[in-house]
Amino acid sequence: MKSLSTSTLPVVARKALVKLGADITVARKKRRISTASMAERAFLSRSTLARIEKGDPSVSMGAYLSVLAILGLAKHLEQVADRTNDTLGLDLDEDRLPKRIRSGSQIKIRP
Amino acid sequence: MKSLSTSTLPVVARKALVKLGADITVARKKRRISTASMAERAFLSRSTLARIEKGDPSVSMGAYLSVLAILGLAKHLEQVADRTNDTLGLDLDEDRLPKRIRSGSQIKIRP
DNA sequence: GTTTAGTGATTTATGTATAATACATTATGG
DNA sequence: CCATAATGTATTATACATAAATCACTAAAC
Repeated sequence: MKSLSTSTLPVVARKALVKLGADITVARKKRRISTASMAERAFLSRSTLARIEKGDPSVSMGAYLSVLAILGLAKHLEQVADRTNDTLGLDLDEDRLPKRIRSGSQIKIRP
Repeated sequence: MKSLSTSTLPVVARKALVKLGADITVARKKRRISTASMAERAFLSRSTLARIEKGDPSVSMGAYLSVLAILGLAKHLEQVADRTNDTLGLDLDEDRLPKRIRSGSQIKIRP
């Protein structure tokens, strides 16, 4: 999604993704893997890998993840929206959340 | 990338992504945002949001990130490949890494 | 200095992700 | 219990991501 990514993606999000790409580049170099080798091992073209390391939002999550997996960093993705990282959710019990969200409804936790 | 994601993506990576999708669902419900509302605010279709919450690797990184941004979790992506999370890089100085990686070369850090 | 090869950029054809729509199901509030 | 609305799933047309190939540049090895 180019139109979405380029214009409507919040600045914080864009920055985070650019940093992720840069970090991937550093991690790859530390392991002494060339772009060609990395692309081959991740089943990607060199062009797509280049976009990833630039932080291009239009690249598929699977492509990013494939690279992260080779670097041994795939597991870190689990932390992103984890309960431990979601401060808002600390007090709420996720098992009792409603299965559907009604638009005009007040906060109703399942009894 | 369907062919890549479906078959060649490592199991750890697939699991991490499925968990991310599930965590996104929980985080959305905790904030009492319906799928329709979330899709609209993230400039996505409801179908794409559904794929995201399932952990579909073929969805663009921008789409995932757009949802995470609304949840206020976009910044957490910066940690994924950060130096602090990349154990292999603790000893190496990233500033002195070579600009290009030669295939048959030995470890040569820029002096 | 010379040679070699890794990287960045660009272009193009094609496979596919995406949005839109419709329909079935069922949780939820009254 | 009933009516309503939220969610899940499937389908299709189209916009776009992707792979492949080429070229220019220059870092790295000798």
